[in-house]
Formats: sequence, structure tokens, C-alpha cells
Amino acid sequence: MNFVIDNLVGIGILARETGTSVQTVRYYESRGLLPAPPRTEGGQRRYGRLHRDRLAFIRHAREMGFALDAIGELLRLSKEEDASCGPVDRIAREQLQLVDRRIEQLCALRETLSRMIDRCDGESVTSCRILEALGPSQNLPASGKDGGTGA
Amino acid sequence: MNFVIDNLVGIGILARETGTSVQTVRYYESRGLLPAPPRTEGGQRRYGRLHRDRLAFIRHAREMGFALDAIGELLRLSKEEDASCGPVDRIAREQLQLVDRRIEQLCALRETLSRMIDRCDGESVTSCRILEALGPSQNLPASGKDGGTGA
DNA sequence: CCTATTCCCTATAGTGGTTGTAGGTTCAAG
DNA sequence: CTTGAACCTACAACCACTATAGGGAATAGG
Repeated sequence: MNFVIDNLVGIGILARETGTSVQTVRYYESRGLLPAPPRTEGGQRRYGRLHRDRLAFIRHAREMGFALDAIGELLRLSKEEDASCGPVDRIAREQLQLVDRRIEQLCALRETLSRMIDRCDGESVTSCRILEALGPSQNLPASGKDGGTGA
Repeated sequence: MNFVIDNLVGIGILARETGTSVQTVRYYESRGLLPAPPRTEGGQRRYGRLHRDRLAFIRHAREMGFALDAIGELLRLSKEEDASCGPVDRIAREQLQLVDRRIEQLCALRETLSRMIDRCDGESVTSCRILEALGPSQNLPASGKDGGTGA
């Protein structure tokens, strides 16, 4: 009864509206990112506009690749009324650097992978350039002495 | 005694030689990627050249971003003597596609993030463009019918 | 009021690829 | 024989979820 005056919704609707799964909403709550909402007498969560806004913020930030801890920090900072947004800026720039590094790594990797594939003629595994490229033969010393007793 | 005739090494040396951690070597064994090596009488693992080669293969493949399951598949395929390397090629191409998709996503993300940051003037959180961009205000439906009772 | 359906609850385990820990045993050098 | 490093197993933690089991709550229709 108490909550009908506000247009409160259940967790399923909230989740659908924000492109989240129900479990994830509860997970955010357990992580302290979303405040615990009021409950019905039966114990079910009821959410209002503020919760929706906050969850939407979290989802947007996740789409930007921010870690949950960073998002928590952003939310905290956004509530300090007179604070400068310097720290916010710093977190965002760190995230950008992270993304830049990952892109660079992936691009290098893509190059290597693509070259590997180009050289493969599709014949047999014994002559496969892909397996060859992955194999350890590149930087072995001399392999003359092999005691075959092994295994 | 049995293993001294071969130039077998302990797990620590193997790990160091291949740029792996000791735990990770054991983890690969538990995942079935590395065969269980012979042991000393005291129960310690002793590795030979074949193990080193195989582990080096795994590490190279991991550097290429292949998942452990895919690596297992590659290893399996590489042992089928007369097989064509078509499946190997397929796995590598799938990996390339995966990498391409990730690069694309990250680049798009980078754009958004970078634009966000550029617009931030470093003043106060109340006017911060970053927080604004992450906020939910962008795609609210019509806000005319909003029970404004909300806390 | 009863029932059926849908939603929701908690608690727990699993994902991928490691890393870290605790509490003990074995090895190699001196 | 003693020391210290390396090694052993088994288990928990990381991140951000996802999935499952075994129930209870809300709601629409009869």
C-alpha cells in the first residue's frame, strides 16, 4: 500500500527498462552500487525513478567499459555538490588509456594472426603454417641430444 | 634416478623458460592441455623437451588470444597425421573474427569516451559533461506524465 | 474465494584464466 | 644432517555476470 502512491515497479520491469538482467540488478545492490529499495510486505523490491536513473547511469558506464568499482567512485563523486569534476575527469581518462592500450594490443595481435592465416595453404597439418607459427620451433637451441626414454 | 638420464627439469624451471607461472602449468595439466608428466619418487613433476614444446605452443596460442578450449582443439588436430589443416584454419579465422569484433567495439567505445572527456571543462560536478553523458537524461521517453512525487 | 500463471525471493555454484593462500613434503647443496 | 628453496595438494579469490534449485508473493480470471 505504502508504495502505490509512487509509481513503483518490480525488479523485472526495472531490469527490462534498463537492459539489465534481474540477477544483475540484485548483484549491483549486493555490491553497494544500487541502494536497497523499499519492499512490499511480502518482501519484493519496489523501485522508483531515482533507482531507475541510477541504474541507467551504471549501465551506460558499463557500456563505456568502466569497472564497477570505478562506477561506484563516479556515483560517489557525482553526489558531492561542490566538488570539482577533476576526479571524474581522471577516472574517465584512465579508462580511455585502458581502452587505448587494449586496442593497441588487439591490433598487434590481429596482425600476427592475420599473417599466420594468410600463409596457410590448407594442405595438411604436417605442413600447416599456423601450427608452425604457434609451435616452439622458432627459438629452440640445438635439438641434437634427445634421450628418447621419456614418457 | 629414472629421470636423470633425460634432461628433465622441475616445474619451476619449465615455468620460467616458458614465461608461465607454476600454478598455471599445473592448471593446464588439470585442464588436460598438458599431459601429466612423470614424477620423482617424492612425487614432484619432471618435464622433458616434449612438455616444453607443448607448453610453449600453448603460451604462444594464448598470446594470440585463443581460448584454452580452442588450444586443446589445435593440439588435438596437430597430432592427426594425415589430416588437412582446414579445421586449424577455421579455428584461426574464428579467432581473427573475434579479435576484429573486439577491436571494432573498443574503437567505437573509444570515440564516445574521448568525446565525453573533451567536453569536460573541469569545473564542478554539477556541470560535468562526463557525468551528464553517463546520466539517464538522454533517452527518457516523454517525461510529461511523471508522477513527480518521487523523493 | 480459489486457482493458475507469472513474477519474485534467497542461496549457491559456475564461467574463464589465472593468482593467491595455507599447511605440509621433497630436493639439493653445504 | 641441516638448512632453505622448491615443490605438493586443496581450496578460495578475482571480475561481472549467469544459471540453478527450491521455494514464496502478486495478480488476473473465474
